[in-house]
Amino acid sequence: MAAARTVGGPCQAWPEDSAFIREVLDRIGDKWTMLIISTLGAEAVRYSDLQASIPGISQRMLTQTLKHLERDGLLTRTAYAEVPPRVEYELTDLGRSLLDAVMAMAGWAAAHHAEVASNRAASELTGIGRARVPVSTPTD
Amino acid sequence: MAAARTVGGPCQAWPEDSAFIREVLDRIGDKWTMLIISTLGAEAVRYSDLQASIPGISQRMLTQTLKHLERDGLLTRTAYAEVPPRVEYELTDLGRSLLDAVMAMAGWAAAHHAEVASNRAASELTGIGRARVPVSTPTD
DNA sequence: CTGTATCCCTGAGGATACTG
DNA sequence: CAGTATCCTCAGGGATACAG
Repeated sequence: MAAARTVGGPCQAWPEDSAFIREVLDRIGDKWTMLIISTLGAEAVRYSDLQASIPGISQRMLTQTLKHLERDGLLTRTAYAEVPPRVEYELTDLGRSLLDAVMAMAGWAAAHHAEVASNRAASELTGIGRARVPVSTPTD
Repeated sequence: MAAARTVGGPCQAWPEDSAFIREVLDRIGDKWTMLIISTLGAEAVRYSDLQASIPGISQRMLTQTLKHLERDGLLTRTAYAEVPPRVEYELTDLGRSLLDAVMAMAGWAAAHHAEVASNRAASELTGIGRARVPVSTPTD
């Protein structure tokens, strides 16, 4: 279902369904969700491995994002009452279904990130898409 | 090429390619990018129509996001020197390729948002995924 | 109509310290 | 090991006013 009605007729995107996009954005659009989902993949991964696999994530963010994902039924948390505490996280079927879309995103990124970078560099030269770069000294 | 490339046995995610995910996240993970891309669809849309189609977006954010997308070569900006100024934005091929992934995300959201909401509601009752919600039941 | 420039505020999220 | 609790920064982004 990846290839929706892309090109063809006057198929502008969904009119009012944009709320769905907003929802999924609020859910997976944060800094770490997609990363965690893709890192989880199909395996059960424990907390520390997760932390090690995602460089730069803080415990706070890892825990928080995991809780959000668990709350939404995208993954399950399994705590083993052992001497060295072990907790494993694993995607649910629902989570795995999202993994597909995430992988599509990641696939796009892997396939086109160079092109994007190239375009951006070219734009710098032509001065196309410069946002608000302070060209002159701001009013001091 | 949308699928993974370094997938060997199980479909655990990409080891070091997570940088790509971070990149695409930084690009489309902001509040409005996916919305603009999906709203653009396959048609050329003018600024005011874009603004009308995306409730809640400010001119600042619309302009800024459009510039970012233009800079990255995801869309083109065409200004018509007419009496009432008209500017149209249209996805490039690159942008349309991303549109596929965005639609996949949106499709997932449309298909599962109810399930997610249901899970979340259930978690509230079982007390599963409560992050730091100021719960008003201290006496448990 | 299509932006640009400012002010300002909220909250995502990093750093750090502590607990079971 | 697997979190929890606090503090604090910084930048995303809304509101508003102005300009071409």
